[in-house]
Amino acid sequence: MQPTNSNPVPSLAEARAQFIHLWGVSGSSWGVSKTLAQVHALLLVSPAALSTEDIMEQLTISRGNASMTVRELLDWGLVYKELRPGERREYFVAEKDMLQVTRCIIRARKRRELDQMKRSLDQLAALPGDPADAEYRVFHATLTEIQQLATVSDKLLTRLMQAEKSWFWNTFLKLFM
Amino acid sequence: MQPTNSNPVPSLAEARAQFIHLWGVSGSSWGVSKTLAQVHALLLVSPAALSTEDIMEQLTISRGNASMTVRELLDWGLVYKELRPGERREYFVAEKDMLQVTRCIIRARKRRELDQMKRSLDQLAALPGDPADAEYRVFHATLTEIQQLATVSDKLLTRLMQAEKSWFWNTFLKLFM
DNA sequence: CACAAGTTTCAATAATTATTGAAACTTGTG
DNA sequence: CACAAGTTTCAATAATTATTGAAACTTGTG
Repeated sequence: MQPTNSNPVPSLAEARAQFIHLWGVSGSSWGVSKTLAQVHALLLVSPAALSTEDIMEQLTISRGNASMTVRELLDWGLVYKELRPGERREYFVAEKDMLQVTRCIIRARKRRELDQMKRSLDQLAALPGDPADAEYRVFHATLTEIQQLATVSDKLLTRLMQAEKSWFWNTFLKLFM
Repeated sequence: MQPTNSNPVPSLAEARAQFIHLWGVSGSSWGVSKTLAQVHALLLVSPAALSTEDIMEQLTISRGNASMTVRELLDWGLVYKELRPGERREYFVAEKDMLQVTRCIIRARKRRELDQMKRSLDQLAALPGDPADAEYRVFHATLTEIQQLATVSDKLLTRLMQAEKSWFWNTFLKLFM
């Protein structure tokens, strides 16, 4: 990578670096750590599998950080281990099918943001009260609406996760847009 | 609020406090500040409009924090000003229609998370390259897929934002679930 | 215009979250 | 079992983000 070249057409290496940076920024606006997003981006644009060592080097992050981040990506299902016979070192490849990637991300975010909330809401909504009391009425109405909404969102997301490629691109897209 | 009562049925005040707490926690897992979510929750369950003073007091936050948070909620469109003739002080009410609330939230998050990203992607995807090069092929394929996905998400979200109450609850929900 | 009653701004600080890096651990091999 | 080649953990630290609170500002009224 020679950033000294101020050519109007950036080199592939520059473009890749920009993509990794972009994905990192987007990641933060999303609630995942910048590093997680960057490691993911790096693996997405790497044709070959990379080792922890490669990742550390290319993103200049510490070994600990690389190790934990890769583990989290494996956890999300966004990255696979690739073991090479006779080698001790582990290599990692990203899931390249973006529909699959989307499913993983929806699944993880739904679990983190929605499912947890639904549980708490159910408890609160069960609270009995005096319907003559304005405070109670507003509280109860708000809670009920939020619950309904959470239920619909849940169903929508679940449906999207199950979506087949064909359904997603054809039925869904063409019928509804 | 007397938290000394260990009655199995919590009082309304306790339930409201729990709700505000819950919304605050959910808010953080979402990427908005805890305070923002809590002020929103407080206003959602308050039948009457509240002043900055009321909010500061009920959530024990500073004046500056309350002021900035309320301004941000106005910005999102989640809260309205209520001016009372002859009074200097400003009061605030939350938008109570949760479908409307959802629209506001989708709009804000889409702007923050998606639109920004699309702009950067378009730039990167325009990059020409050598199709014989594996690095380039993988890079280009990934970018194209992400762009398609971003476009579909954009359309889906836009559609959801325009959704009428009836469409949302009937057509959409019943046809697709 | 001076004052009262409020609101907003923003530098300093507190709280939270991410990262490092060295030590502990794991695992395959002679 | 000792060692080499790796991986993981986690306390300390750095970086980031949210909050405070006092000073500056705004606005309506006598």
